[in-house]
Amino acid sequence: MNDPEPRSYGHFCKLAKALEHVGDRWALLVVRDLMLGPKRFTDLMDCMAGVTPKTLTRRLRDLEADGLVAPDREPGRREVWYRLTPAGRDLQPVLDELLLWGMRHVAEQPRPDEPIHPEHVLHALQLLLQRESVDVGHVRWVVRVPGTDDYVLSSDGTTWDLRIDADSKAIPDVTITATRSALARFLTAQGPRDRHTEGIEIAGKASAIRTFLKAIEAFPPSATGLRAAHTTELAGGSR
Amino acid sequence: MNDPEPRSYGHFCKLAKALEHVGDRWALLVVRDLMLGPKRFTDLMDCMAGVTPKTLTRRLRDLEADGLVAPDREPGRREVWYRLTPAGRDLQPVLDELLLWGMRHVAEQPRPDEPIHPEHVLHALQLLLQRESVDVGHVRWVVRVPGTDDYVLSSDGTTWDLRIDADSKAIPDVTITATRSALARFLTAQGPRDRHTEGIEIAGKASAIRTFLKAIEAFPPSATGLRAAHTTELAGGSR
DNA sequence: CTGGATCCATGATGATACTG
DNA sequence: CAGTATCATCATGGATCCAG
Repeated sequence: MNDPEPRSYGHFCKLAKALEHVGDRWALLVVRDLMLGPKRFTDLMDCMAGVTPKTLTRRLRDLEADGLVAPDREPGRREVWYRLTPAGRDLQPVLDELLLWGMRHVAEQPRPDEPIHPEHVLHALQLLLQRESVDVGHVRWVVRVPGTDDYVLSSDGTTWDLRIDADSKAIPDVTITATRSALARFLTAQGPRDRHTEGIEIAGKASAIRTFLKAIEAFPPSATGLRAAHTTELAGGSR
Repeated sequence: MNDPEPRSYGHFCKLAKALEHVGDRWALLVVRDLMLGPKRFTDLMDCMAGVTPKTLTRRLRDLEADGLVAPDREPGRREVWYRLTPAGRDLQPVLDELLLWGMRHVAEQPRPDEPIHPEHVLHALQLLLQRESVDVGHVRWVVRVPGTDDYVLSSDGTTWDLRIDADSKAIPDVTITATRSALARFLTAQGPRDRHTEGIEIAGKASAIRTFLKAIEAFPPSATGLRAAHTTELAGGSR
């Protein structure tokens, strides 16, 4: 007669409890898109193409109630900036493992009409460089895509870091300027890249550009490359 | 007109693609419960308390179509044994991170009527011992709960392993016999444990039992205790 | 008994339009 | 900019039934 938690699994299992918080549709994508920093409602609507405002509102309220997301509302300002709480930011390892799994096992080619967001592509690249321990010393690459923020992907030789380019004062080793689709084509191309791909402009010292091109050869991973001995039984089937 | 992938997110992002495969309700719980080995439909119905046969069937078919689960149907045998494919087994890191996140951040106390399955509790224990690098040398503990399989939790000093006890020939250092609820109470109790808890019987050499009790002191983790391990992954999220 | 299928109710999500 | 309102659709839950 009591139905206190209709959406709960009711399992004595912290994994099930975790899924009660982040298992709803769109929930982890909200966390993904807030991982690089706070965003407004409409920023999220843009990143998460296809979500309806009703669903996004519902997700944000749920995540807020669960303590993963917090809104910053300042009086006298229309915008609401949503940011991750520490608990939300702590989902990073989960997102990383899911993304790595997707890179390993999702064979489906992207559809031509899929909206491309540089931060998604760049996060995949950053994570792979980190996981593969690609070491090219201390580098700083800036990616500039018209219509979005600039991004800086950098490494100190040990850790790879991706962030929105706030302090443009630091001089990058390489600056990549590209349209969204050109960036996606360039980074996800198989095999060696043509330095002069259409829609891409790469600026910097010749040696730094060579380092950049060499480093990103690891991306995207071949299905067998990221973790050996995976006889892929994946039927890329649509249903 | 055409709506080829109605449940797809349509994002150019492998993380979103991954969620299209494992983001449906119950999907990751199916994977969780197949992680220790193949199970029949009714075994899964038992482990995943609360799922309806219709939903479980749907999940199994979807996971099968996506190449994560495969059914073993042998002619002349009634049972269907569902097992993970390599791609499904490769979700282990995702499940682990989700479980760790749940142990860190889900404060809700279990409800008294939640069905308890030893393998869920023991998986949490095994994962924590592994993550915390608890080293008590070469040990082999058997957990015996009436009404379920026996489980063996063992370590070679480096790696912790949990499996269903198939080869009962190997002699355990410690044998824990308990009811489901007593096991859950005992393992998830805060602070030092009483060796003579009601419903629990611990057998073995006194030294081995002391080792066991000492090792499991790390469980369950305090919210702050587990955090330090993987904060190497880009701690700064603010811009 | 296992491994489902069927019917129905309901809640979650999607599409579209509109508002403070 | 940040949502609401309304309506339609789909996925899930509850209960029951059925075939090998």
